[in-house]
Amino acid sequence: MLIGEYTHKIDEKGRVSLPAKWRKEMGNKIIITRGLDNCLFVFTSKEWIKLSAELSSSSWLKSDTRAFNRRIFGGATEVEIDTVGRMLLPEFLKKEASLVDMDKAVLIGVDNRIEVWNEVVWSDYKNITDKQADEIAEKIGNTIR
Amino acid sequence: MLIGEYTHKIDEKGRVSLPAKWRKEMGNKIIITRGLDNCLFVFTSKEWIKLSAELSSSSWLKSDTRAFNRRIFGGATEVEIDTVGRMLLPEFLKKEASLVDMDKAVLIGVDNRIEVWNEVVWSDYKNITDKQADEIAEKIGNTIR
DNA sequence: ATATGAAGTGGGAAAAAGTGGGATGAGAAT
DNA sequence: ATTCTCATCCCACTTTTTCCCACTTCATAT
Repeated sequence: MLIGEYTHKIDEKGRVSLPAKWRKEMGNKIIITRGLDNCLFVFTSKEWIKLSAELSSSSWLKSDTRAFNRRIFGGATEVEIDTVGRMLLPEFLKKEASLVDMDKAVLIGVDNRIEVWNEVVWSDYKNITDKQADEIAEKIGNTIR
Repeated sequence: MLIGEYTHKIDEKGRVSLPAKWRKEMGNKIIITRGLDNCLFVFTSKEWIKLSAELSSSSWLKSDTRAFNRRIFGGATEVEIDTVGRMLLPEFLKKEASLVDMDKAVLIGVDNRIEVWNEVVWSDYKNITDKQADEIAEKIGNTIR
């Protein structure tokens, strides 16, 4: 399970260290794709296969699924982890997550995926959702335990 | 069951001693997460597994659950208890609970979890809720027993 | 009152994680 | 064919984290 929050450097070559704690779980080939809410999603090959199976089960006859699948599949890239545990963010994906010219990225472990965020976008997002956290917690509190 | 209130030092490395009375129950691997009301929650691995299972079954396509899962998973860390019974608070979690630059933390045992509070925030919280305790009891009394 | 032990605190050395940058080789352009 | 550019691989340095040992303080019992 991927959990935690880390702020790592994006070096001049676009490389970002994976937190050591996640390396074993991620293996040495990962899939990076466009995420939701202006971040990138990073999956293990295994999780990606599961996810893409779910997505491809929805009908391409619906324009919504077409758009969504184009986003996810079209944005996906397979990336190798180098010998010291870094992934290379492709330029076009950096654009998707407002990471161009940034020298830092925030990495969030969310269960079965890693999310990559622009530092400012992430802290804004947290501020907004923090205010809603109690409400959401109350809502969810009605359904779990 | 975890009960009681303790004030312990946060040393320069971010370490906090667990009260000896709780050590057996907590085991030597715990999960620390962002809690509610500006404190941290500390769970045993067992409790965490129950909690995270509930959450990971929710859909990543809904923005509410995305936000909540980011909060809980992203705000969580597995921490080992060292040989003398201390846990290490990660910097990013100290920020979440207003514990940066504090040299003390208040530890509260609440049934199945430990809560970690900033001293001042905790005493303010107590003051406010003390006054409301009667009303809150009435309200809760409507739903339990 | 003193001794004994457990709990809590402090800090140094070794190991691991994170970062920077150069060498090598493939492919493109001239 | 030669040169140039870019990406990949590899090595080295720096910082952070982890592990271990030692000291202090508090409580209990003799």
